[in-house]
Amino acid sequence: MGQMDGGDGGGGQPYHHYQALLAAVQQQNVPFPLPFPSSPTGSEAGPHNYHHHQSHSHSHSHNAALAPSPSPTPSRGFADWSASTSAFTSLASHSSPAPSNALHYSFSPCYAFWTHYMLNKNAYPPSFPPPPHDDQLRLANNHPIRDAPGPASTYGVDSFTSPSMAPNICTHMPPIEGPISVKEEKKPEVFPRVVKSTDELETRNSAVEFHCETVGTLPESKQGHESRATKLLNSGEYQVILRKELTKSDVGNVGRIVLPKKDAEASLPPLLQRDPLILHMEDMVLPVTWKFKYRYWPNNKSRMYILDSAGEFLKTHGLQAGDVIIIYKNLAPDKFIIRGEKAIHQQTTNP
DNA sequence: GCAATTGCATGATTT
DNA sequence: AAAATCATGCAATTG
Repeated sequence: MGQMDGGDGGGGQPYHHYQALLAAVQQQNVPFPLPFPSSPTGSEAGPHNYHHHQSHSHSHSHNAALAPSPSPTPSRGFADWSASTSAFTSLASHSSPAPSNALHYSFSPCYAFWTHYMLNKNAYPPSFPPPPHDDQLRLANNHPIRDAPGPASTYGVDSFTSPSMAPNICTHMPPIEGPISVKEEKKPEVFPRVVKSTDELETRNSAVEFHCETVGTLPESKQGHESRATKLLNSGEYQVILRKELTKSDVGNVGRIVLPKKDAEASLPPLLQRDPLILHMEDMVLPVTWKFKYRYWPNNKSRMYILDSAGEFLKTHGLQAGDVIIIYKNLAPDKFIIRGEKAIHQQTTNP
């Protein structure tokens, strides 16, 4: 089984596609709709798709990344869990020459803001009313956001709070809306991890390169797709469930990340057996859904939780020791979004 | 047999 | 101080 780090992956063109897109996204000023809970719904996205069954159905996958897949088909005896919409909320909603209330700002601080928001749900910026579901969600999750022991302010938070990115910018963000078409397609897929759609990628890539095409210029399915992702993000139902500062061994060439036990057990699907679960996690920045193998090792009297097959993700985002991954979860449909965040280095003259 | 993966043990660190 | 957690190296396994 190919591993992401092999880098070739048969078809052979993995990274530079993502990285080009990533670079484009980071360089362009992309309007990024914040996930504020403008619509309280967004939980009808299908049944609790929490599969522990092990089937052997198995066909070739393509475009699996971007197709919503509430019932992914496990293969190779691994349970498959949860699914996908592009987190690349895009480019879509406000694209035409920015009206006065549609601000364009750099992508990065904006999602840093989201992190800030998610990590500090109890501390809304003055301009923001609390999301309606907040308490309920926190209770439901039984996982207080702020109990994270680590230096939660080291990364995303500070990255937002210090610069001039003011919260009020976001108050001007128009509510995201649009046709929502939830497609419950079965997506055949083969095990290993990363699903990606070259077509989609190119489309998105073009969108970026051409200064954010409007959603109307995209194929219909993509409109629906983006709208759905947008809706999910806007629903405010995504919570930070896990945050990990990457270590040297996490970013080594094996492509596996040790997850904090507490968070893994609290928020990721339970691993009842040794069999890995396949977790689909949308990339927050790229139009990609990653497939990770989530599993554990027995360790003394305990367990170590591992997110495997993460090499390509790490590589694509250029993550190194000290950088951070953050996993978000949407409570209702059990969807995840993952994001890698570079550590913020003080501006020093070259190392 | 080699390289890539996976499984495990151990020591360091944290709680 | 003891227990728990985790980073990491290496052995075992697999392709």
